[in-house]
Amino acid sequence: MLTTDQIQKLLIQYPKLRKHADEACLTGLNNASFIEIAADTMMFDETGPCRNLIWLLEGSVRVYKTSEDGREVTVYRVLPGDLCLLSLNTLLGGKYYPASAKSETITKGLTITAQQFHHLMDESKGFRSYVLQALVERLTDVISLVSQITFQRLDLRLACLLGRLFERSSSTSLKITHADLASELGTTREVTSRILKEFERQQCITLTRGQIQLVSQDGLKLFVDNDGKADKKMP
Amino acid sequence: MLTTDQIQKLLIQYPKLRKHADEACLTGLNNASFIEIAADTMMFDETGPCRNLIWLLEGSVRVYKTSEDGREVTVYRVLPGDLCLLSLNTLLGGKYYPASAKSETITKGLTITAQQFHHLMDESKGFRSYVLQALVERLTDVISLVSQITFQRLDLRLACLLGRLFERSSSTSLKITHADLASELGTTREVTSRILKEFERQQCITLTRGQIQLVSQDGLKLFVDNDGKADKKMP
DNA sequence: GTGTGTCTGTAATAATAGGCACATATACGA
DNA sequence: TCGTATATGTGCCTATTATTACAGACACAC
Repeated sequence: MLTTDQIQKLLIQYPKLRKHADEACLTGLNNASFIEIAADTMMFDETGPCRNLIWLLEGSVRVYKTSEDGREVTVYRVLPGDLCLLSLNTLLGGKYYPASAKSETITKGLTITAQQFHHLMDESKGFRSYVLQALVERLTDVISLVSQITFQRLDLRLACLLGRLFERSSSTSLKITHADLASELGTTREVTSRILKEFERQQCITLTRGQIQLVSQDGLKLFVDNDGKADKKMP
Repeated sequence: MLTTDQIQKLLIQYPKLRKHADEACLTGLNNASFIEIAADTMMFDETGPCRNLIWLLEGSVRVYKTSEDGREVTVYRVLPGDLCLLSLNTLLGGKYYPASAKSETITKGLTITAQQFHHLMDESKGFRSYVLQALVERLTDVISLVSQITFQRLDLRLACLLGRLFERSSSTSLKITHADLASELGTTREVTSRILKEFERQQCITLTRGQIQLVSQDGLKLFVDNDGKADKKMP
């Protein structure tokens, strides 16, 4: 379904793909279809495209778990260049989708059917190693998440999260609510607000409605390095 | 290095393998070597066998994370029939081993080199799907661990753990110390002791040095189902 | 500018988990 | 049997996180 031109463009745009795109893989891409998903769309357990495998080109998908009382924790995010690996679970005959996934923005991608996936796995060495590497990376990521949740205090985890978010936005301001941050970490809005306020007192950030301004990256880092114990005795 | 006879035996003993052992896979097994690892051996970051991929035949390997102050949390366990998947991280060029792994008993397995691994991945469809499936299963396991750690109280998690352990031992007694249970869950010995004592008061278990006797499986299950709120108001 | 919904701040309190100190208790080898 | 190392029980205190319950602030549609 893709023209040679389109594929050439993709290869230029996504170095990750280029590295793995051998002959067989390119043939496979020929049979892929473009897909576009609106923002805030639940992507799990739906009939339709998500029974297939998606290779994300644009946008982002948040993969998360929910508790009975409505709290959430983000497990990871699927970003451009990534495969929607959990689809593999259903693809390989798993009974259920082990988490929730929701598009955060308008999201575009390539999708291939289960059949095409298996064919690609058989034929393309590049595709194989791509999938394998992605899986192993995710596994190690989630393992390190386990360790962080188990051993690190919330203020620390929040400081790290902010650090990452500022970096990703490559600016000093962040449009996000306290409730969203809470859902990232698996905690509640109030707790998040309190810790953020503390960061503001420490002159690391400034808070306005729906937005966080970075004041001192070093301050935030210091907080992380110091195990959150920066200046706690101060009046 | 394996004789046809030995391979036949393996196929009979491990149905999981049989399902995936096509022609190419069997040829690959021919080049595998037996390996035997003493109990309580650190298996990560060592030179030697663990640069390779191990397919576990006997024993068990605990994969866990440690905190700076010495606490531990078990991420998962490699059991007979499983692949030591995290080796793939180094195998695929990852910089570090993302967790610690230690044999818990005398452990036997088959080991293949990185080269043989790649060869098998290329040649054997069965091997491919085995690896893929194992990886996806691990990923979903660890994701559900994240959710449990984030949302469930310790007494609940401990009750579940005991349930699983009793089941695995297929008996009503368990040889394990409170400290070991703590390391499973990522908490401390004192906390574990206290919760266990509570379970004993609820007549779910009896405690003796180094051993836990199951008294009422239903009681334990009730505890789990009730969200740990069983009889809390009782004097 | 007014109303409405969302977002934030915060105090009081409770629930949960962790840390320390120390008393026992048990196993096991010399 | 005694000594030693390991294992457990527990009181007491602290730390951390969650819950409840509001009040106020802001944004935006009308």
